[in-house]
Amino acid sequence: MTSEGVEPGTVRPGGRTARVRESVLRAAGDALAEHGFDGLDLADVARRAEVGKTTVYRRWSTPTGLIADLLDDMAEQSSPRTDTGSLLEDLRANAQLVVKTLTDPRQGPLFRSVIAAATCDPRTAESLHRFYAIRIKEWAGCVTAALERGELPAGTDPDEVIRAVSAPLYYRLLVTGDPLDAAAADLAAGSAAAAARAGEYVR
Amino acid sequence: MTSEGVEPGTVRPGGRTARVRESVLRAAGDALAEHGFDGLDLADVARRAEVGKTTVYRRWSTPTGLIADLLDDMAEQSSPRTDTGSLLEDLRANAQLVVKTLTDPRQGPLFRSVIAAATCDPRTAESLHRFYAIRIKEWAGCVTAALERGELPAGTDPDEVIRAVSAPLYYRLLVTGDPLDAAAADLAAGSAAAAARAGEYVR
DNA sequence: GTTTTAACGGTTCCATGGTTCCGTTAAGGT
DNA sequence: ACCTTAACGGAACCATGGAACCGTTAAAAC
Repeated sequence: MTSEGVEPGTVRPGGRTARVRESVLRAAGDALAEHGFDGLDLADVARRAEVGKTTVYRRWSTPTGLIADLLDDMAEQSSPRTDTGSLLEDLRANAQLVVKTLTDPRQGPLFRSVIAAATCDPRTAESLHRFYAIRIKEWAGCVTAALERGELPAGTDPDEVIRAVSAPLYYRLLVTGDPLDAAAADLAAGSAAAAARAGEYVR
Repeated sequence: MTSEGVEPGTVRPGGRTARVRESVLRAAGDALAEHGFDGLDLADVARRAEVGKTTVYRRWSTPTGLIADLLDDMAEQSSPRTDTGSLLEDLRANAQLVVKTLTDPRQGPLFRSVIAAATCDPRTAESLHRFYAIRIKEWAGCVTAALERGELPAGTDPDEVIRAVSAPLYYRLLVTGDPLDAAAADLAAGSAAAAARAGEYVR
């Protein structure tokens, strides 16, 4: 007799199961990018992934559950950061990367969708927070480097500086609708650097 | 013969029609605060508003359509800003108001929901942008006052300073999940003021 | 007050998203 | 190579969200 409470896909995660997960998550990303969060239909995802819709419902049950898993998957693919030797240049590179991502015809709608999903479900929110915690940590390195070069007041919180770069860009994306262009990126990087130099992120 | 393309509620907007709109919008706000964007059920809204569900479907048709109208309604109720005579104090008051709103047990979930809805529908996004454009304009006054007092470099964009206060707070709410407390408010106000003094928002 | 008809609202109806059933396939262990 | 059973997938089924229908109420115009 098998214990009851095991999630499907946990006992035999290899081979077919892994292939199914991969193609379903890719299909989910495509569907989100095309139709947005509220247009996400699990049957449609199953069709795109060439997988039985029963499978999708069984393993992920809800749209937000699927998106949470998608986020966990996205969190594993890390993207490397730049290291120019100047804080402002590094922050600009970061800001430009964020802008490029958020204005990308696939990634932009996708990110909007996963954020929308996270506002609707705690488990998805958790996954989103983990995802960004990782991304932020990856870029915090350029702030610690600047600290070591003496460009910033001692005690400055590296994560907070990186977050300060992203914040105005996501604010534009989600709240005000102001354009996400090169000027916005430079403004975000510049003001984060200025506040950091002023010692606002100490402690 | 009446022309066909007129929206219901536009020809006889008084009396009953207005009462219906009012109670439906209030009910929609309640429902959003309780069940979130994806849990919004128009039939449930109709029940709460003590209105026929046919009416809700006819006048608003979709959840996002209803939310767009709710936002247009919210945009009309303006809240007054403070004027302490110091930029930093005014920005702090603004940041604290935002934090208070976003952590409020009703308003917080409501704002999350309308923002989620705006990511799903262009018309709703437009209403959201209008709403925030108004709110930002209301508070920009304290920056122009600071400019006149010579606290900031000439040419500083007042709206941009106000947006810089809100951005990190909404970023926490929607993206990172970091706490929205008094410390977050002071940090947001402080770094916006620092960047503004450094001339980052000139032009 | 009377008339016209916009707007409301109860009921019925239907399409569609999601569940259940059960047979098939293949992962993991020996 | 073989066995057990986790996981998949097609088909039939069902509940539920949203549309259509039509009689009722009351806003606006006179």
